[in-house]
Amino acid sequence: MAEPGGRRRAGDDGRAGGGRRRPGLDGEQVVGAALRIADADGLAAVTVARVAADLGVRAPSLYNHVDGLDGLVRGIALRALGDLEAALSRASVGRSGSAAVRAAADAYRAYALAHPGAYAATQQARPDADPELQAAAQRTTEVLLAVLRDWRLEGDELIHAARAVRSALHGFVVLEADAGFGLPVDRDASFAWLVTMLIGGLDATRDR
Amino acid sequence: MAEPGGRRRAGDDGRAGGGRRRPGLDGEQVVGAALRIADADGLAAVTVARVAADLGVRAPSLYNHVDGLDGLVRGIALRALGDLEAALSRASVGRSGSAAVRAAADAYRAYALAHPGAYAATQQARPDADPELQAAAQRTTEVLLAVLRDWRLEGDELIHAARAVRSALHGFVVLEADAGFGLPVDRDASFAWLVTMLIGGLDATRDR
DNA sequence: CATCTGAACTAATGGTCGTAGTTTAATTCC
DNA sequence: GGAATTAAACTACGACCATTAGTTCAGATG
Repeated sequence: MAEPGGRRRAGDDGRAGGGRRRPGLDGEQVVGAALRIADADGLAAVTVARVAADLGVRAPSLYNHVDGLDGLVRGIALRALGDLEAALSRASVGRSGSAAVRAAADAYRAYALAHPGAYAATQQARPDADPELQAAAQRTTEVLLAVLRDWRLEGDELIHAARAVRSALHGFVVLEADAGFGLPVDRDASFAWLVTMLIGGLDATRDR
Repeated sequence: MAEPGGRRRAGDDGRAGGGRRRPGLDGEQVVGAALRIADADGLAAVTVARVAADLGVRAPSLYNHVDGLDGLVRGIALRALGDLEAALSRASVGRSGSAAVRAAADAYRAYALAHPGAYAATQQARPDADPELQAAAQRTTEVLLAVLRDWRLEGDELIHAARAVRSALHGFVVLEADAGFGLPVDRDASFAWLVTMLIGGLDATRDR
């Protein structure tokens, strides 16, 4: 088997009549396959070989669409940040004050639980010298800043508060994903408590 | 070069007069070398080959002392958790209330900043079916529980509070280590703000 | 139909972890 | 002191992995 030069059909389901010159793979599909693997089997299961196999293609072929393994996790992270931003926006629109914080926090955790591999990719991808990744992270952060509007914080204090909220949410979902909470105590209740504490802390800074 | 069977002296500096049967390596030294590499060049730089090279030994030799790469990061995590617990205890002893929380939080962050690779190992090591690792994590958690004593929380509420504090601290130091804070705002001040928020949140639950 | 672009291929390199089997040094026992 | 035992380090391999170089051919363009 494996005739030399044997051409495989690798993307002939739908969208074959577009303006593209060839019906094969593209970067979107490759990153999509990697994202599915990451969420199903963990980010560590995302290898060039595995993604290629899932797409019915040899490993080197992926380099035509994606910049190696780093490009793969970068692509996952980019998509994850976009989806997370959208989820946060959806949850917080039309709400204000503590209700907005609560809704955004729940959406944040829900995304991380539903897409553990994608969320992990946002940690692993290095934003140094990657403006696109930085911008995506910035957009996500700005949703959190907007959620804090009612506390009327200004300048650095707003940044401090946003960092605090993000740290708390990030820490919780990471510990939860890594099975870091040993005791058999309801995690939903712990998360609600965390959010209540954050809101209490924000209120405390207001009437200080 | 590299005569077959050439014996290397690999641990003849100091402590050669102990009761050990052989002056070669032992698990402590191997994990110690791995820990140094992790803190200096990142946890990803910890490979069996690299640790062996640093010890002046061939890679397979390490398997006499440590259970492969997983054993290496497990060993690092174990030592990190012990050191972290000690640092937290040292910082919080003799203090109470918000002063104790502040001191413990500062010690937590200081450890993570001083030992980024070791701290990362505590995330990567999987505690499933590893009672020793679970116990070490539990001991660290108990210091945090003790720090919260003055808030007189009971039962699940104490667990919720401890998880919240740990999540916040963990999230902050992870984001800080991954260069996750984009904007040029003083990180020390942000951390102090986070701790103030946590204390405010704890107080809010007391007079609720 | 001829040309050309580029997507996928084969082949090869160098890195990783881990195992099997061997050699030999150090210790212990007689 | 010499023999037996223990175990630490070795060489040699195998199975992956990512990545690069060079080749082939399918499909679109003129």
